[in-house]
Amino acid sequence: MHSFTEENYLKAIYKLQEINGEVVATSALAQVMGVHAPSVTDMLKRMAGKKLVTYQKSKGFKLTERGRRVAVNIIRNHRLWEVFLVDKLGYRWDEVHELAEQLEHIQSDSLVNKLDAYLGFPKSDPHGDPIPDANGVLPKSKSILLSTLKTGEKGTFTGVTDHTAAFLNYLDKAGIALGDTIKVKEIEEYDQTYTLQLKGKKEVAVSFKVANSLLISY
Amino acid sequence: MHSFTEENYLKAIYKLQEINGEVVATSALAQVMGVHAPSVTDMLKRMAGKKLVTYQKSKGFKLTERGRRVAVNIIRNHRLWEVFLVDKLGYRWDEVHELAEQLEHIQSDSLVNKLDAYLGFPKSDPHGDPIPDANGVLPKSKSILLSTLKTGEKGTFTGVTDHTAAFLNYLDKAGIALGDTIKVKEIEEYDQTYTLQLKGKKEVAVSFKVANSLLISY
DNA sequence: AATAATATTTAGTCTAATCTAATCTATTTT
DNA sequence: AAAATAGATTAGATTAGACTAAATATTATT
Repeated sequence: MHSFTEENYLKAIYKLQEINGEVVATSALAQVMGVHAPSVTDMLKRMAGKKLVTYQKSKGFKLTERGRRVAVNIIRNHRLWEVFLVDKLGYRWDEVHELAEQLEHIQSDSLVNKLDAYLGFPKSDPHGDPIPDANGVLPKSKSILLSTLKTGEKGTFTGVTDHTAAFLNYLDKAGIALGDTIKVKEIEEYDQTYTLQLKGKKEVAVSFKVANSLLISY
Repeated sequence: MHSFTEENYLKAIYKLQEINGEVVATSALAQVMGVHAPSVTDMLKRMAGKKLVTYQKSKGFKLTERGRRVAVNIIRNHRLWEVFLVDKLGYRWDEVHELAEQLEHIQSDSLVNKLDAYLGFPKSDPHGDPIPDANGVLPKSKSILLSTLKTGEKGTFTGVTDHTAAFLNYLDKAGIALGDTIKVKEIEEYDQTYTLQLKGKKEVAVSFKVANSLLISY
């Protein structure tokens, strides 16, 4: 149907649109795709021909509805495979990204739907990211960054914005796990160190950088 | 590491070597790969450069040890994924080939080994084909075609030589399943129809074409 | 508004994997 | 052994996806 490369472009555009709003720049996409700008221009012109993106010379581009559907489906595949790798095969949450990057391109609606059922229709992947349903609908999560909480406020830790293995390992070591109830006990004015009270358990002090990568729901 | 295309060529060469003996012809490979002969010559020259096959102009080619290792590993992947699809996701044995053709190219020793363990280290796939171990060693099966049995002889049905969905569906409909004990009750001289006695169960009459696609062990 | 800096596109190459048409090599058949 | 046929290779072209260097557009700064 679509080449792996096309699918990866679509996914990257989707994610950039989510963060930066509507229109995506050539250079931004080149950066995340790890290619040079002219390759992006080339590719995007081809993809515009296939009605996957709209393209206006030097004005950037965005997904068409068709492009969005493909992108969301790949994200669905990716996240369901991550659940499989962690829940069934026993991988750690910091190990599964690269494998899921491969598995997400397997072409078969039947397969991903059976996998979904086999996993018990999970709502989110091992990093807390929401899993779109078979119709491409993403459960709207209204989570906020821990760094926006004030002293005394609390919530449930439901996701991360930094998906690197280094950060995930840090959380493991610090004993902070998805689903934990977290209360902000103190914020040090001088360097914005957050002292967190973990449900019943111990206290942990984390830097602003960390507090700014944790997603909280309540 | 290797492109999907290279991997598919290696697999095809491996299978042709198994059937036809040592050396593989350009045209035979072109046929099973669904490409034209010059494409094969081109590709094989590139692959010879990578020491995956040996190549002598107009004399055919065969796998190097390195090529064989890659090919066997892909077959291992393919067959383990087939077991997963049938045992865990509930696919029928006639549905899994195309999906496994995609899944076999996922690059990760760790993944396939964990999958192997998760499936309980199966010895054969849903069609009875043996699964190579992590070192590329294939369990030697000493099975024979049902069509070589004489009246009164029996054995266990352990594999097929025809993997088409049409044939597999036929077996389902006829009530012949992997693992069944089968005894040849009668062979009609005139048209070589085999009357089979299935363990305890009923009798079935099958054509020579069918008897010639069933593998029997004892 | 003019210049400088940054971002984007065009033009021309490259590689992997394919194709067709033409040629060459090997194997049969007479 | 010569001719006919089948099979394999070479030559030249094509497509997707990438590159570098050069040219153009856009945005920011004075």
